[in-house]
Amino acid sequence: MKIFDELQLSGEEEIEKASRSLRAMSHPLRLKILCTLSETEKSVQDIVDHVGTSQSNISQHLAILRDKEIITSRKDANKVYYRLGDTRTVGLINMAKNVFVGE
Amino acid sequence: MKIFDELQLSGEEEIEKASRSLRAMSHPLRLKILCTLSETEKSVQDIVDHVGTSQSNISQHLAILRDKEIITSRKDANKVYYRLGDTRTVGLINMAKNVFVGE
DNA sequence: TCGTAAATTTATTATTTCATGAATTAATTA
DNA sequence: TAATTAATTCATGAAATAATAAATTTACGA
Repeated sequence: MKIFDELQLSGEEEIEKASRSLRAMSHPLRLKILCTLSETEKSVQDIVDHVGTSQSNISQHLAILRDKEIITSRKDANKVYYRLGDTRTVGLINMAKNVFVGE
Repeated sequence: MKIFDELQLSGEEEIEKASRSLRAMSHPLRLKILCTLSETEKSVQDIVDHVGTSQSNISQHLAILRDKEIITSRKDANKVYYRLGDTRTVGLINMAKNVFVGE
């Protein structure tokens, strides 16, 4: 089916890019962070409270997601607030849930 | 928004499951394999020809995808044929492309 | 049965990833 | 200015991944 072919990943760069992004969101803590951010933007400390583990650890995971531009940050005074770079990310997670987790 | 909350990943197990599956499909070679299998089922050798790298390497990646039930296999005489476990996987990949790779 | 092709498995090595804890930077408040 | 809070960075060691090559299994055909 030609139409489907057109839509698919082609070319080394596209594969690599998608692969890196998927890999970035595939870590359990990072997936939790993304779920947490789906509601509203949150400060690092808010995320720590919601997700668990140390602030240092969260900060490193945030850096990975930020680097892939899956989330963006904004600094307000003392705090740094994170939000999803693209709200469709939530849709992607839900779709993954339906395909892989759902029964 | 309650409706959205309901749809999201909740509970440690769901997070872990989705995370493992996403991680499994996030490797460039495995993403290529999934793209290749979106058209039609293929033998291991077919996949090797389409994707590149050694048969041994492909076999190991297939095992990872098989283990997570992202693909299934069928043995016919001498050969083993692989196909997608859930055709919605293609949709998921396309969505990832749209969100992460964009145009 | 012997040899061969297809696929998987195993072992090895190199690389990457992750969590932890200490050190650092930046902004705030006492 | 000193002390405190928020966040990031850096260094370390342990664990997980991935590619290569060699060994093994399975089924087929001469």
